[in-house]
Amino acid sequence: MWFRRDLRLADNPALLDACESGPDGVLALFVLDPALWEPAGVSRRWYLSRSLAALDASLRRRGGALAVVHGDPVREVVRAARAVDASRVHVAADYGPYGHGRDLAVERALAADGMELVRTGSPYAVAPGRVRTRSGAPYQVFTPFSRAWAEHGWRAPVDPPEAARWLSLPHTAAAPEPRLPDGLQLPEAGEESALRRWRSYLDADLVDYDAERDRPDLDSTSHMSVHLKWGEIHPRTMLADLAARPGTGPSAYRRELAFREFYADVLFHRPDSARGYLRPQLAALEYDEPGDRLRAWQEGRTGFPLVDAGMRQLRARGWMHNRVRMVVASFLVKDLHIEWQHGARHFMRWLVDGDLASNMHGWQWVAGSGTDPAPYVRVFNPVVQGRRYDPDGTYVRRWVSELAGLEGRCLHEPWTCPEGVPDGYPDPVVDHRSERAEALARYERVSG
DNA sequence: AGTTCTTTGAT
DNA sequence: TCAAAGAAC
Repeated sequence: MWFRRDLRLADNPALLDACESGPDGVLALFVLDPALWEPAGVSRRWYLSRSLAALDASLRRRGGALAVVHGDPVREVVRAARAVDASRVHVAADYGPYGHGRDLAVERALAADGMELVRTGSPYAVAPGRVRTRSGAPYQVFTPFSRAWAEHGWRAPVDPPEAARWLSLPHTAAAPEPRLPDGLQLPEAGEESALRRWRSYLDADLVDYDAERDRPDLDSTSHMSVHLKWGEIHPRTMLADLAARPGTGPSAYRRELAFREFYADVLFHRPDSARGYLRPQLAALEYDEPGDRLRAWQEGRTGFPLVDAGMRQLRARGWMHNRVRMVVASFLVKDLHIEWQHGARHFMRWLVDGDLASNMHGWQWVAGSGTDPAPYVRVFNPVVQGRRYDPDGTYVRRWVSELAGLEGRCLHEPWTCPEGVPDGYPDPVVDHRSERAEALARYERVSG
């Protein structure tokens, strides 16, 4: 008996090979590993259960089966393998980009039982760890990595065959669907939803991606992060579609996919960077204890409209526009002087697209501990960012109801409004100018 | 994937 | 007087 580990269905050559070549059949196993599942919020658990239900339906239409196993992946995969009288089993597991250790452990355990694990798939277009410098070292910097990644290339997506012969196996129910908090709305799950959204994005907004990607008010980004995260679409599919379209929109979009690959690669080589500092010298930075200010940030009560709008969008949709993620992250670290891990944990609790590599390295980038050589310290000004990227205030008014009636220049700094801060909206928790100076002084102390 | 201060040159 | 460009942080 042999196994393959792969997360994808849509354009998964491993699954297709199996469909086309055997009477032996295939069982897709989705392994929920509690050790890698934390910190997982209700958004992601809800979405995953929906996504698995859709995958199950899709497999059943083709005569296949999905089993979801919980617990220790090594023990559970071996147990499921012994229970199934099939010569081939596909194992789809959310190990994430740094899960190669898990694969090796599963591989060893299967080998002890006379079974072979064949790793064929990756949730990334180029598997983490594959792109190396001439000397075989991992890339440290994004730009050279992205060049090498593009040169390495990716194999083309494959259409699923119409008639696949699958072994019919008993179905194991997916994880129970958690109850969502009131008001939390999440996107539709499943491969079909992912493809539908991607195709409509290609036709509508991709051409303007380069010009509009930083505008949360226009909401013209693709919202594909969640589908990529849960394996409902493969970047190979997206890259092939992008390659067929010239222009700045597609190439800017490809650059963002490259960032996703790069961060997965960094995490693969430095699994410790999921929790700790990528640049150890930054660990000496002086932080304040999280307390009321952390709670104000989490609940969107900082008094800075763009920050509050983003944090409320996160709680209402399990998603936040990327530009706003950078602004709220900078605010937590540079204005409130709270260590980045507190923010990263809150994001992972609420983001439906929460991906360990992208999230942690995004936060490290903001904290100055990332791969970016950052010759200067970046401090976002939430008022300037608001005026620049939400010029009419549409985004803020949509998510901050207290400011819904406010027009004009003071919207992004309501404490300067002639009538004062509107009723029910908080005064700013800090003075940005002085906290910026404080942050720079603290950074000076660790870099000097 | 930043902000702010200064200089410059056109109005 | 002020926008654009450049340097410094």
